[in-house]
Amino acid sequence: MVRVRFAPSPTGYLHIGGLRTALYNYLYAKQNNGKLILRIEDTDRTRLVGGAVENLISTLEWSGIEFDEGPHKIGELGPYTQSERLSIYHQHTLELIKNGNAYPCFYPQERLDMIKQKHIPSDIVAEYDRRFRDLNITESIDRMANENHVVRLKVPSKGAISIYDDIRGKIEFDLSLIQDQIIIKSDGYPTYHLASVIDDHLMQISHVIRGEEWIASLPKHALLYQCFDWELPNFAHLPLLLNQDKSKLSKRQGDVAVEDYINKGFLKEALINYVSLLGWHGSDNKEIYSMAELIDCFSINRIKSSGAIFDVKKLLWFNQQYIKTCDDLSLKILIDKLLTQKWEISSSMINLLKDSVENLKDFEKELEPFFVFSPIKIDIDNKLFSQEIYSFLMALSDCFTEMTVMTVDDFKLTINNIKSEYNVLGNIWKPMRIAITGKEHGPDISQFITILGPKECSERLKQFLHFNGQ
RNA sequence: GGCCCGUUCGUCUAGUGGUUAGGACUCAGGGUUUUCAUCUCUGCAACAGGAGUUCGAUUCUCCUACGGGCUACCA
Repeated sequence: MVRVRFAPSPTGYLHIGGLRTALYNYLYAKQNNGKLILRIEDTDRTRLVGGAVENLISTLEWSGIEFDEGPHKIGELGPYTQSERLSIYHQHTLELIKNGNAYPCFYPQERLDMIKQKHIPSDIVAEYDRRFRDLNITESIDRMANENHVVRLKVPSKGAISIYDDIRGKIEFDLSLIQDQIIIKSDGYPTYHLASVIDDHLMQISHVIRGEEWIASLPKHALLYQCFDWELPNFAHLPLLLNQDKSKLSKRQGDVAVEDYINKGFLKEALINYVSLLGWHGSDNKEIYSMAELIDCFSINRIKSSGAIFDVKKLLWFNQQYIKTCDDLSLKILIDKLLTQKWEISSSMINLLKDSVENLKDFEKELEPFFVFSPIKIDIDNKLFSQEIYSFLMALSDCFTEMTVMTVDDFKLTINNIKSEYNVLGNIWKPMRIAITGKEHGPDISQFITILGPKECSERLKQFLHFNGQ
């Protein structure tokens, strides 16, 4: 049974790298008829952000990644929030202490402050840390009841540990280089290492798929599994998502929160598709993948081991592709949510515009000419606007007043009639566009006029002609 | 500094002991279109370096360089 988890800490928002991690876990679970678990890692009490969990869940829901178990779902191996599992960690820690695999470390706060302030080299600090390592176990446990302490893992001072990673193969670590890691902090909360190992085991996680930044902690985790005499899960450490300068993708250098991209008007399909290809690729040249296709094609052994720069330009291209193929009504619903103006937009407007935008936000300015009009002042010497063009526009305005509805064919017939009647030779398209939309560029003008309707067009033409002294 | 991970066009990537090293984005230039865009065509552009193994290495091994991650009572 495949059981995987996504285990974010609730520090405010869903990171784009987190989205990819969640996605890969989801794909793997779905593909293998397994389960995806959401676990909240909130053991750092100093970094709690209000509403972060709700925000995380709603963003994940937006993306289409569904969980089988989690704080918002029913599950048998919960609770799925680490702060609600304290007794479990304490119980296991006590076991570790009794077995001699961990020990409490009692030093006064002043000593800690001193170490911090004086920048004592870390190897000296480590030396000092071991003072309590071989204290009598019963005595240690007794003192824990009354004294401030942390609990440290007793890391063997020699030997090596070798762990297999599904993406990178065998990785070896020299144990003598690893400090006696703190597993319970002085506030009684576990550190990540302890909590994640216990939870992964108790929640029966079969594959740990997480970011590469955890590789350095792998030996500590593996050691914990050994101490508990638990079987190791499979590990797959995903390559990092990078800034333009190849450093770990961070807030400093652009948007990293999924909600930023939602607000900018990206479709979930585009974000998911783009992010899926950052570190993974099928064996062919296919690039457009639906979620269903991803579930079908995804495989851990095709994940790359090198980092990937997050390139917004390519994401925009994906977004464009998905907008173009999205149906008008669905787009309308999405656009309505993002619109800052109270415009009554129609499906036909969206249909007309959807080839010319890169994100949903762009619709707002493309839509503007439908709702906002101010006539443009034309220079006397503008060659586009000859007297015969003005006459043409006047005649067009008159025709429009007599019409109530109009198709594109009606419109074309109308202008052809006027053209021949007035013997207009010049280019009518550009002047018409400028007169009616007030813009130089825009979507197909025939369709624009048809959607706007003859009445409004006539009104705008009159305003334009009047404004230019005709 | 130490440990660990990595290195194919600017970017995302495919790929193989013998290929004209493929695709996509970007960029440049054509074409289509009543404008912009879409669409389409063409072009630019890569195996980090050095040894070794081999008849032959981008591909296998080692070294170097470079990049990154970790080195917290953060995750």
